[in-house]
Amino acid sequence: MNLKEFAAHIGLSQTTVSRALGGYPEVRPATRERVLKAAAEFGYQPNISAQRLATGRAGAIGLVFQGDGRFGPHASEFLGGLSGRLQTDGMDILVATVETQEAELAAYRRFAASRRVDAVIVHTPTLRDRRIALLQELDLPFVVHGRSAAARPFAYLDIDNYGAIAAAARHLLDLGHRRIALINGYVENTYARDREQGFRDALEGAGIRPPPTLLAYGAFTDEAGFRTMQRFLALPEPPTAVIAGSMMSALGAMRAVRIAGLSVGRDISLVAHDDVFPYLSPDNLVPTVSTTRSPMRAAGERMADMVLKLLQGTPPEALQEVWPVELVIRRSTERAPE
Amino acid sequence: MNLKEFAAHIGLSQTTVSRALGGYPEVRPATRERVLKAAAEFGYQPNISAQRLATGRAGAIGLVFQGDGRFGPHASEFLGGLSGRLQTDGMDILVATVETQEAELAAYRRFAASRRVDAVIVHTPTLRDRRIALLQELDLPFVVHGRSAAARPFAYLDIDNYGAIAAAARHLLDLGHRRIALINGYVENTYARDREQGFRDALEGAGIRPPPTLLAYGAFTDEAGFRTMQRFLALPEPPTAVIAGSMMSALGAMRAVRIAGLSVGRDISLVAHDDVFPYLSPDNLVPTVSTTRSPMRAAGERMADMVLKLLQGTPPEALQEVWPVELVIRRSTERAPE
DNA sequence: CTGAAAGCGCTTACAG
DNA sequence: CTGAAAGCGCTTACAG
Repeated sequence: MNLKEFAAHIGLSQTTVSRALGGYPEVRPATRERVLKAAAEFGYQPNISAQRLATGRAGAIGLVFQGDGRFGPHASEFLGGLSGRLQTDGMDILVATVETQEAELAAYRRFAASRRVDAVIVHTPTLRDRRIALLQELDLPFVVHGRSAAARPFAYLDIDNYGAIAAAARHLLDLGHRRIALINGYVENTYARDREQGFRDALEGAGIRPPPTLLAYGAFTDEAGFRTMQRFLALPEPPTAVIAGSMMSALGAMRAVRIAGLSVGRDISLVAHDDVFPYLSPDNLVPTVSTTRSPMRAAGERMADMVLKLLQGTPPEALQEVWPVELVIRRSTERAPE
Repeated sequence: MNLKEFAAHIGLSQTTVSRALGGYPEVRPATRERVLKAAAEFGYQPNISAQRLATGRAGAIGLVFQGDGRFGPHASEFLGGLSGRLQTDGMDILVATVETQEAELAAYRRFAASRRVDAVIVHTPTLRDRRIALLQELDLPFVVHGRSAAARPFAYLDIDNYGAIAAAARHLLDLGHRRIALINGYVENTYARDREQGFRDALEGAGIRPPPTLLAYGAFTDEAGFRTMQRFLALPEPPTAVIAGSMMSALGAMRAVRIAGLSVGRDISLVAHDDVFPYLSPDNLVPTVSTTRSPMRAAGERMADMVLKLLQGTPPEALQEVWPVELVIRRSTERAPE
C-alpha cells in the first residue's frame, strides 16, 4: 500500500497524512491520532526510497572496515553501540569492507557521488589520515574515532590513550618494576603513538629509557600477544611487567607466561587495556587482570549522537571529545620480584 | 550533478545516458564509450535513492544481530565474507542490532513495509524459528545460515554439524577416551542439537551413554569455556577429553586445564570447532589444537551468492546447501591416560 | 540506435 | 488546520 491509496482509504489528502506521520505540528491532534491508528492497522509505512529522494537525505551512515584482521571483536562492540543509538532515529548503518586503503577512499567517493549515506564514521586514524582530507574535500560529513592532523577542524571522539598508558606505567613503577614492556598497536596509528608517548614519559619520569626490544607493535590479537610475550621472555633481560594493548593481546601474553613456567602477577605483572567485551571480563581471568578501562560500546553510542548532531548543523569543532580512561587495579600487578 | 545536467552536458538524452551507464545492449558501442568516459571525468554517479524508487529495488540486504554477547567475532567474519561478495554487485549491507527476539521480528516487518532491503539473512536459527515463518508470511526473500523446520521450503546454507562432532568424538574414542565432554552452544539452536546428536550417536556406537554432567550449553566465549572446563574438572570423574564448540571456548578451556596443573594433550585431549578466525589459528596454540574446520568467512561469501541468485528468481528449494566439515588432527589430542 | 514523456512514492512551498 | 500540485532524479515502455 502506498501513500495515495492509504490517504484515500482514510479520506484525507496525502499532504495531511504525510505531515501526521512525520510529526509536523500543523496537524490537529485528533487527525494525527486517526492517521497513526490507521497506519498501524493497515501496516502502512512510507517507502523509504521515495522518502529519501524527496527529502534529499539518505537516512543512513556508512562504516567501512578494512578486511581481515582488523575487523575483529573491537569492531563488533563499536558497531553494536552505534547501531543501538542510530536505530531510535531511524538511521540505517551501511557496512562495507575493503581490502586496501585505496579501496576505502574509493568507497567514500562512491558514497558521496551516489548520495548513499549522509555521513560516515572513520576509525583508527593515522597521524595524518588521507581519509580525512578526502572527506573534507568531498564535503561528506564524518566523525572520527580517534585523532589526526588535518587542515580544517573535524568532529572526533577519542580516549585519552596517552594518560591511560602513562597511568598504567606509573602504577607498575610504583610497584618497583624497572623493566616494563609495551605491546602496542600498529605503529602508524595515532593511538599507538599516543600510548607510546605516555609510556615513555612515565618511564622517563622515573629516570628510565625503555629499550627498543621492550616495545612491540602489531595486531591486538591473542596470537600476536602470545608471540610477542614469548619474544620478551627470551631476552637476556626479560621484563618483569608488561602493558598489553588489548584484552586479546593479554590472553595470548598470559598463555606465553604460563607456558614458560612463570606466573602472572608473581613473576610477570600485567596491565591490559580493556575495551569491555561482554564475553571477556578481566574479573573472570585467573588472576584477575589490572586494566585501563574504556568501553568500546559506549564510544559507539556516543559517536551515533555526534553524527546526528553534526547532521543537524552543529559545527565539527563543537564535536570534539576526549574521554578519560580509568585504571582498575586487580591481582595481575604485584610488587616487582627481587 | 544529476542525470539531466550530465546528459545535457554531453549532448545526449537522459534515456541514452541511463542505458549506457546501466549496461543495456541497445546503445551503440561508441556512444557507450563516450558516456562512460564523461561520467568518470565529471564524477557523475546516479542518485541511489532515485534509482531505487524508479526500479523498485532497494539494492541492499539486511542483517539483524541480537545485541551483546551474540554479536562477536563469528559475526565479524561472516559479515566480512558477505560484504566482500555483495560489493561487487553494488549491493549494500544494512546492519541493525536488537535486544530481543520481538524486536528482531519488528525489524523485519519494518524492512518489508518500508522496502528498505530486498532480502535478509537469518542466522543461528532455532529448531522451529519464528523469523522464518514471519519472513515467509511477509514475502520478504531470505537465506538462512543454518537449518530449521518450516511450512514451506526456504534457502539455506549450513555446515554438517552432526558429522563434524561425530567425527571428532570418534577420533577421541579411537584414542581410547571413554569420558568425553561436549561444550555446546545454546540449547535452543538447531546447530547445537545437531552437534549433540552427532556426539551421542558416536559415543553410543562405542557403547557409551554420555552422562548429563559432561554436556554443557552456552555462549562460545573464552569465559564460558573457562568456567565450563573448571566445572568438568571438579567432577568426581572428570573427562579425559573435551570437544569445544569454538576456538574461543577452547582458549578458555585450555586456560582452566593449565590452571588446574594439568596438560592439554597429555592429561586432557581437546578438539575444537574452528570457524577460522584470521587472528586465532589452532596451529599457533601450544599445543596445536585438533579441529573440525569450516571457515565462517567462506560461508558469508557463499551466502552472498545465494541471496543474489534468490533475487534473480532461483527458487529457494534449489538453494539449499550443507557443507562437509574437515577434521584436522594436531597435537592436542593424544591417547587417553591409563 | 536514440529520445520524449510517464511514472516510481514521497515531501513541502504555496494557497486557502 | 487542510489540500492540490510541483518536484526530487532516476528508469523504461513506447514511438520513431
